[in-house]
Amino acid sequence: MQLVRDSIERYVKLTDVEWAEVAACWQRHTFPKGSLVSEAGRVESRTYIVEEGVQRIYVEHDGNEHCLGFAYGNSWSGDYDSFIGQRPGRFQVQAITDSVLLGIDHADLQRLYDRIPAMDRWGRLILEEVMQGRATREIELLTLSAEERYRRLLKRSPHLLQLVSQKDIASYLRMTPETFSRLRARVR
Amino acid sequence: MQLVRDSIERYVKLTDVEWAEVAACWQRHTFPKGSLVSEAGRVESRTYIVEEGVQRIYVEHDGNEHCLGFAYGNSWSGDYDSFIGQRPGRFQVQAITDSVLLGIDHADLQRLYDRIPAMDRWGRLILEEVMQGRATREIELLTLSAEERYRRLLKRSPHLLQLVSQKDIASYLRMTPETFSRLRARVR
DNA sequence: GCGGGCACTTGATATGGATCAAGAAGCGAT
DNA sequence: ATCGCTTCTTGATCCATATCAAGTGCCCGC
Repeated sequence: MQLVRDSIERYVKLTDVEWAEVAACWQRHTFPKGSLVSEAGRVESRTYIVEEGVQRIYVEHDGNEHCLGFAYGNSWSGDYDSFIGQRPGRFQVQAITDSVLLGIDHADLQRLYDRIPAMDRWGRLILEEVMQGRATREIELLTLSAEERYRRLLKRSPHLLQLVSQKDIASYLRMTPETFSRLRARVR
Repeated sequence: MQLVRDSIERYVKLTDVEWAEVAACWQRHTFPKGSLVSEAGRVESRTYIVEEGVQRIYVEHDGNEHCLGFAYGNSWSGDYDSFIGQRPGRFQVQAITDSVLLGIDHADLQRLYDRIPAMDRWGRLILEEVMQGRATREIELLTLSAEERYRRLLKRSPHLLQLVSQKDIASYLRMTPETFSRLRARVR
């Protein structure tokens, strides 16, 4: 659970007693490649931190899948939207590789929020950071052409190309696999 | 400042003493129609709750404006992205009508967070709610055609058509004013 | 109350990226 | 190793929406 401790202590300080209480709430879960971490229509009972593996988050609509993002390397995973509101999820989260996630139950997290004020602050700061990432992505989708979005990804996250299939990246960049393939051939 | 009190007490309870401290941090600001609440490139020192008026938030890129949303009636206003990170803003926020906003300074808010634990919780809950709205919008932009986005707006927020120009709504719905105009003629 | 400039409409044309199609290459399961 | 899937590529064609263009009306400032 060292990962969880690091993630929390980046933002707030906990006493050892508090930390023990927090640690007791987290559990390790494994998801084989291809399995669903979160399923549309189901209320997500947990939120996760990625210990190992890669997952993708996407929406299904008319038989098409639209990829919203990927989770890996200490980032958050799971359908946070469903988790927060405790209502049936609209997203799916799928393990792209065998994955090990550290998860906490919604009820347990609420209890921690109630018992340890610093956890509220942690939650706030995490969300502030997430919001900033969203803003950046929103701006890019809004203002950039397909080719510019591809170039931007190449520059900012070239490692993604190693982790995920091109079709998923294409979807994440809001284009078809064909367009993505042509860009790869054409750009650089 | 009743608006502020309501907004906070929807989420957490404060003692009268705490409330007095919070209230002292908020100030009323007026923005004449057309003026900028937040300006790209500037660090936003305040965040606002709308007491009166309508504002639009948008990005400029290559001389084009892309509208991300509107603020009115007790909702949040100002460049929250710049405010949170205290870095130069990428958005602009403009008063569409004469506006009265209740604002709090970044330093003051941090002080409240430090002195009143309930405020951290309030911040967290606010952000959780904002995130859910964003998720909904993201899904709609992802999965719906221009016509479907228009129909969805008609159903969910018909009042917007009274508050804002068609060209801003068109931009918000990710289409040109021409496309929007044609949809209006064609749909229903 | 006049004039200039937006906002909106409507039509013609252009285009970025999607869709359809077919083949090649990689890979997991048996 | 072989079969069957899925991914990736490449080409041809299509289409939703943008762009360009011109005209109308109306609102706001002087």
